[in-house]
Amino acid sequence: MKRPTIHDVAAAAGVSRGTVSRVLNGDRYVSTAARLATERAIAETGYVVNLNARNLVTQRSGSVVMVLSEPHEKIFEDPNDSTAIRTAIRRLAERDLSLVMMIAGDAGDRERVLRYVKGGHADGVLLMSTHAGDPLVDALDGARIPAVSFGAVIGRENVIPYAACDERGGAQQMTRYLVEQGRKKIAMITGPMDTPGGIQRLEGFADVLGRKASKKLIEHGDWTRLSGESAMARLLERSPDLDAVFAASDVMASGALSTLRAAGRRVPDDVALGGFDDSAVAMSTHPALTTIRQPLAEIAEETVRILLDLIDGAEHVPSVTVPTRLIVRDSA
Amino acid sequence: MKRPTIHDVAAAAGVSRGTVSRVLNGDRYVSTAARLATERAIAETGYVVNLNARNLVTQRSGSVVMVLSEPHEKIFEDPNDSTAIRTAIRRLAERDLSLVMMIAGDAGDRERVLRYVKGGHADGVLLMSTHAGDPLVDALDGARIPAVSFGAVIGRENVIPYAACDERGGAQQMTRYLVEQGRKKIAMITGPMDTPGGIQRLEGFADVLGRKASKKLIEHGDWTRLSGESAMARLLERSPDLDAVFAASDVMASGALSTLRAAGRRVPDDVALGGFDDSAVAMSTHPALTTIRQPLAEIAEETVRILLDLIDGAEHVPSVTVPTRLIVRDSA
DNA sequence: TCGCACTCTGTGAACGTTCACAGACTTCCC
DNA sequence: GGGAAGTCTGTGAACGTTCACAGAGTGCGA
Repeated sequence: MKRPTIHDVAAAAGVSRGTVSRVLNGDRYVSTAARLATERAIAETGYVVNLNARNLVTQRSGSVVMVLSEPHEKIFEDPNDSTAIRTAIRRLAERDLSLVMMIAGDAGDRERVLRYVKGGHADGVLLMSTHAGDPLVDALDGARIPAVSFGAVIGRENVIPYAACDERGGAQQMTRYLVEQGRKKIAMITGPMDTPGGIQRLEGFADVLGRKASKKLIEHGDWTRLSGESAMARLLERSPDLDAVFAASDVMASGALSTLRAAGRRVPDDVALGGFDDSAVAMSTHPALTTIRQPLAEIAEETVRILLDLIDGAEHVPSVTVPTRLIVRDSA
Repeated sequence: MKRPTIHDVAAAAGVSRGTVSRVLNGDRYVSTAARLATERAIAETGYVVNLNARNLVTQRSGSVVMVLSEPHEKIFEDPNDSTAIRTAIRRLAERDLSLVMMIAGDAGDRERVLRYVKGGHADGVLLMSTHAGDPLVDALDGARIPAVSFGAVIGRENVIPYAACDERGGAQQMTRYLVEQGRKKIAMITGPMDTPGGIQRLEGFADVLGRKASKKLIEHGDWTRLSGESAMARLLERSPDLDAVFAASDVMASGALSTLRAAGRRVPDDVALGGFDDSAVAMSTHPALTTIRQPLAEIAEETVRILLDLIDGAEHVPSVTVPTRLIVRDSA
């Protein structure tokens, strides 16, 4: 009735506990006869190792915690993000690590996460959409716990390694494309200026436009559709003659699109519109959005790889940025 | 240097290991003096209980696994789904249970999940978008492991309790609304017929239309945008005079919208279009989609509650369906 | 033939808890 | 004053592993 233990397997196989353990952990120095016998016994008894017992003695936890920062603006925003999570689960599973999800919203949550991790219940931490100035970051660093961020943590780029898309380069791609299309007065709707996407996509925009990027043509949004709508309205009021807009996310672009339509502007004829992310909404607007694709699966792969390297004892693992791609559709 | 154990706390507080344990677990029969002393010692030493040791003796795992079925069509499809996950994490955390994510794609994955769970590494299982006929379901049931599904598991409604929206009722709401708007020839684009949303939304549609729901006006999609496009094209070819379409998801509705536009039909003037889910795309199309809102947060709450009841030893916990709401926008 | 290196196996101890038990000390009632 | 009931505390054993060690067997070269 009870779950079989290593002793039961040993008895069934006619070997000792130690030999079973060796088979389980793939040690060398176990005879083929003994190996076969234990393997059969394991199958017969339906034995599964007790992770609590194992981790108790090995002093490892066998799990990695993924910390979701709250408010939780970007992550999970579109189907691609599920790719990110799935990738993480898969890669971790290959190493027999399980993924535990935690939320870091208020100070209490952060305290909980920190206790959990410092308590040795996780071998590493995967940070998602962590905000600039989040105290968890320094706490993790101070406790010398392997941590990686999915996307850079503003102000702590050298503390927590990360994998991210080339935000700046992507923004350059889009801006350059708009220029090439003959657009003369190009505006931008940025993300919040405490996120890498907010800051670096604006930088890329400015890189290409140089001094032509006047402050008048820049408005800030908060990644939401609504903020895209209102930012577009402000831009239109201030510069009615603009002929292109680069929104730092597809969702904001879709908001901008509504405002443009309401103002009687045709897209792309009167105003060209570019987005960023290549999320699901990019295909559902009319016209479909010309945008910048982030290779999220690849970013996720790299994030996990960095964490595993860190867990394996690497002292310092460099961050990674992967290139983006311009996806031309109908809006620009 | 090493992490403090219960012995260190006991020594620091001048009490015994047993007393510290009692304080930790909130037993009665511990004097205030002893309690205060241990609490101070815990704070001083920065002690955190070792879950492996605790779970080893208590024979519990302290975690719940969320099984994501692959291919992973619907879940995570829109921001609302992050609400579902977050809700689960939160409620579980209140009970000191952590959420472990696993994927059940191929047989190997399922084997892994089963071993993990049967090995006692999880106190319960949360099934996400599990398919009809998934062998994991019966395996879980056979092993008498507490399991709940987020949304019904077709064919196993009486085996695995679930929380879901009232799929059928929601479809009735939408269909009734279209009828009330004076639409005479109403078509439907369903989801896959091995999912509850596929089957039950069609049932609701048929409930309202009765014998007026001819086979000619029904097409099947697979939840994707593309399938919505092509299903719409087939409907249009067969019944060019249709004046309304109910798509079983917003994403498919957005595909249908493209096809309608390409065919020169105005929405809602010529053809009214209804969606389902009230996902992010519903707001980003033009016109914005009239749709049926699923209260995902509430569904998630109920799902977790059922699981906790089961874990607490309840024999049989009834499934829950929560009502949907018609959200009228511009497309119908 | 001896000794050394290599392969293989079993065993005791440890990991850090909880739980059951036993014992000590109060309080209170008869 | 004695006993019962209630409160509080410490201790040994157990949970199921891994690890280090010791010892036994085998093969091979000097």
